[in-house]
Formats: sequence, C-alpha cells, structure tokens
Amino acid sequence: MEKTLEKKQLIKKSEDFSKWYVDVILKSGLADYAPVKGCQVFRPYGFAIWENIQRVLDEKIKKAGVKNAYFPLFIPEKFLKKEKEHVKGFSPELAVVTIGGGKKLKEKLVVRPTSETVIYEMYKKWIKSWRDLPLLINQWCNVVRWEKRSRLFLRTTEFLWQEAHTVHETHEEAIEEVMRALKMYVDFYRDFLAIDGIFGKKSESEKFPGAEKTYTYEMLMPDGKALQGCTSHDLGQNFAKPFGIRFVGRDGKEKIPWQTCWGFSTRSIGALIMVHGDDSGLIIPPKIAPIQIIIIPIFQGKPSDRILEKKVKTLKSILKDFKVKVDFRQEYSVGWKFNEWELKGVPLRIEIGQKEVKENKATLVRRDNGEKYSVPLVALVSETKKTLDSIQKNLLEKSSKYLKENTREVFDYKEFQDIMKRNRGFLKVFWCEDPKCEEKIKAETKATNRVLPLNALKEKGKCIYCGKKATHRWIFAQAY
RNA sequence: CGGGGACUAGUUCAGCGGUAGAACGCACGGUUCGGGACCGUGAGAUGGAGGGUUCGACUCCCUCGUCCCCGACCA
Repeated sequence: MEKTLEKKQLIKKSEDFSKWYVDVILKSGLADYAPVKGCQVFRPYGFAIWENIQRVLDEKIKKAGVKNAYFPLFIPEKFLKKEKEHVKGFSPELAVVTIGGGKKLKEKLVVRPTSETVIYEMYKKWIKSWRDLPLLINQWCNVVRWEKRSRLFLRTTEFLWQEAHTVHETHEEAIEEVMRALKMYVDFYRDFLAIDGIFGKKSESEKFPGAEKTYTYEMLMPDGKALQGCTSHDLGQNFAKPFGIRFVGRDGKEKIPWQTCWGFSTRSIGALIMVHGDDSGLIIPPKIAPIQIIIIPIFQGKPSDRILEKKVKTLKSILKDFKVKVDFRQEYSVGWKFNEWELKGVPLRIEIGQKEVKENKATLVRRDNGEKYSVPLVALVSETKKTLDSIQKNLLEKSSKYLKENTREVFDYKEFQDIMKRNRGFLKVFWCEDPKCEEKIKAETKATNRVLPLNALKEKGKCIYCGKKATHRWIFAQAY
C-alpha cells in the first residue's frame, strides 16, 4: 500500500482554507508538486479519481455519438495565428518548441494550449459534403498553459482534460450540441461530484477567445470564490472561415459549417476537494470514490484471529459489488487507521471485531456526518447501498444549501461592495452589459462577471454600477 | 511579472562564522490493538542550486530556482 501520511495533524479547513487545501492534497496522497514549476504529479489515489471521472464522462460522450480520437501535442505556430481572437487570447501563455533534434526549427511548434487549430486543419481535409456531417470527435489529452500563478488541480501549467470538437450543417444543430454538452456536464457535477452550481452564458469579455458564445457551470467554493467547472462553446463559423472548412450542402451549394467545442478538466477534482472536505480531510462522493468502503478488522489482543480473518473475507465477498478495501495492516493501531481513511475521504467505514463477530453484525461509520450504527450481516448489502446513496445525496444537499445561502440578490452597489469585503459568494445583479461597468466593478471589488443563468428572465432593471437600463440579472463573484 | 515570507534528515522544525540536533516517520526486535500505543536498537543531511567575502560559510553578501500569501495576468 502506498504510504502518504505523517502523524502531524491536518490544519483546520476553517482556520486557513488555502493551507488546508494544499495540506489535504499532499497528505491524502492525491498529488504532489513536480520538479517543474507549476506542474503537479497525479499520485495513484488522485489519478484513480480522474480515471473514475473519465469512465463516467467517456460513456456519456460516446452515448451522444461522439467518437474518441487523438491529435498531436505540437501545433505549428502559424495555425494558431489563423483566428485572431484565438491567438490573442492564448499567446501570452504558450510554451513554444524552438529546437528539435539539436537543430533550430524553421517553424516553431507550440505545445497545445487547446487543440482547435490542429484539429480544424484536419477537419478541412475530412469534410467535403453534408454527408460528412455532423462530425463529432473528442480527445482525452494534456494541454499546457504557462500560467503565472498556479495552484494544485485548479490551475497548473499542464493539465488533463477532454476536449470535444463538433461540426454541423446548421447553427441550430450546433447550438443544440452546445446545450447538450452543457447539460451533460451539469448533470455530471450534480449526480456524481455532488456539487451544485449555476449554469449559463458567459459575458462577452469572459468568453472563450474565438467563440461566438460560451456556456459554463459556475460553482461556489467555501471561501466564497467562484470556480468555472467546464466550458461549452458555440464557435459559430469563426474557425471554419479562416481554416477553410467547407462542405457541399444538400442543395449542391458550397457552405460553411458551424462548430462547437466543449471541455472538462482535472480542475474538477480541485472543486471536489474544496467543496466536500472537512477538518479531518477529504470526503469523496461514493459515486466517484476510488475506494467506497474501507473495512477495518479490529484484532483485540490477537494479532492472528482466524475467525475474524474469515469473517472479513466473507464480508468482502458479500460486498463484491462495491469498491471495497480491507486494511489488514498490523503495524498501525485502529485509531490510526480511522484517521488515515478519514483523511483519504473514503465515504463509508466498516468496523468488525469480536463484538460484531459474536452478534453477527458489522459497524458502519459514515464519513460525511460521522454517524455510527451496527447492521446485521444479512442486511449488510442493502444497508450499505442505502448508506452510500444517502451520503451521495447528503453531499449534494449540503452543496445546494451553501449555494443558496450564498447567492444574494443585490440592488445597491454599496451593498455589493460590502458583501465582497465580508463574505463574498455569488451576487445576482442587474448589469447593463457594458464591459466598462464590468471592468470597474472588477477593479473596485475584485468581482467579475461569472455567468448569466440560462433560465434568467427578461426583466426591467437598473445596472448595479451605472444605473442605466438593464434587462437581465447576472452572477458576479470573485473568480479563482 | 511586482510586494512579502520560506527553503537545514522522508516530514515539521531547532541551532551555530569553526562543516549539525530534536520530534515524528523509516528499518529490526519485543509488548500492544474498539479513535493517531509503547520500549529498545539502528539507518538516514554532500545544509534548494550556483557564485562571492573569509584562514574557515549551513550561518554574512549576490544571483538563480521552488513553494506559500497578497496583487497584476489568466481558464
């Protein structure tokens, strides 16, 4: 077994949140700092979470008819320059290869910050007719963005993600795809990662460089800052035009197709850690946990208790449909093990010792609320399932409650400023959609425009900043 | 990239211009085991890297690197 812990206690989440965040990641064995600035190592336990995320999302993606492929890591620099906004948005954070095989390269190669350009260069070759559409391709890969300030999982120089790039005959169809992808992500966050948030459209200044419209899921972290959980972009014809992607339509005329792209990254793991964790460590929702149940045998003064060992094996086989691990280690005390598995966020612990053996029971302990109760072995499977479901549900409910309590409708700029100084959170306000107001709000309060909720109604209001006419209420918050 | 802080054993830290010490961890042996047990023995550090000052640098100075916090930038 991988050893990750020291005896030293974890700093309290409530005491120093950012320190707690780093601490819990390092101590629980999710990740470690790499020798290269801004880069992190995904340790087996952390990578296992990503693999679980991948498995679930990949299935959803495939179900939608999107196929996996793989495009190269290197992109000729000139490709990036084809779409003006795109190159402008990404050039400050590019890693560029200038030497290859010991020789200076004639054409510099960019390490992909995202793959639009290299993929669309290929799409140009592959798309000829309306019969080639829709073209639906996804790739799981790494990307590199030379960020000035990195944080484990949330913003690293290299990160892992999935990026899908689709091409459609009509704008309507493309928009439909954008919404489908967004909904897929939202469902995933709620159903699997148990994190509630607000989904909708990004403002002009916050949208993806090169996109027509950007949709996203914004989540609220315990320190009152917002984290963007995914992206789904309506690219319009912005890339198709400069990349020369054309097709002959059903009417025999040459046409420009409509494109979308959508992505989901390892940053989601950062959200998972922050939202659910507590003073004792991580809490991983059962549906995504690498280990759902940790069985801890309690050898009471008997280092080799055959009866107990047999019982544990029986238990494990009864629970074969769950991800179960047994901690048989003799060199650690029971209390030590409890603490370690709590730190690692295993949602359910099962204790079994002489007491349980005698009564033909097992003791279940929930990680989310510490509740402890004994269950007869005959009811173990159903009780376990029920408990895991309840934990999953409880985590989402907690997240929803926090989101609700910290999303405030504000009509007065003074109040806006006060809230940003005090407890932050999401601020729902009328905004006139003038980027200048957005900028000033940011300069004065650190809050930026996060999202226009998709279900936002058209209303009559006054811009929180300038007082001019506003029609919609947007969500503002300080971003991660 | 600007301001501040840190870097000494695996980890957290102490100490000192005369080349290092604790606790925890680790290894071995024994006693333990229902919320981070204990005893004994032992291994483990070219002091983040490079340069300078000095008879002598972990200690003083400079440069660089990495991490943390606060900004600017940015998904």
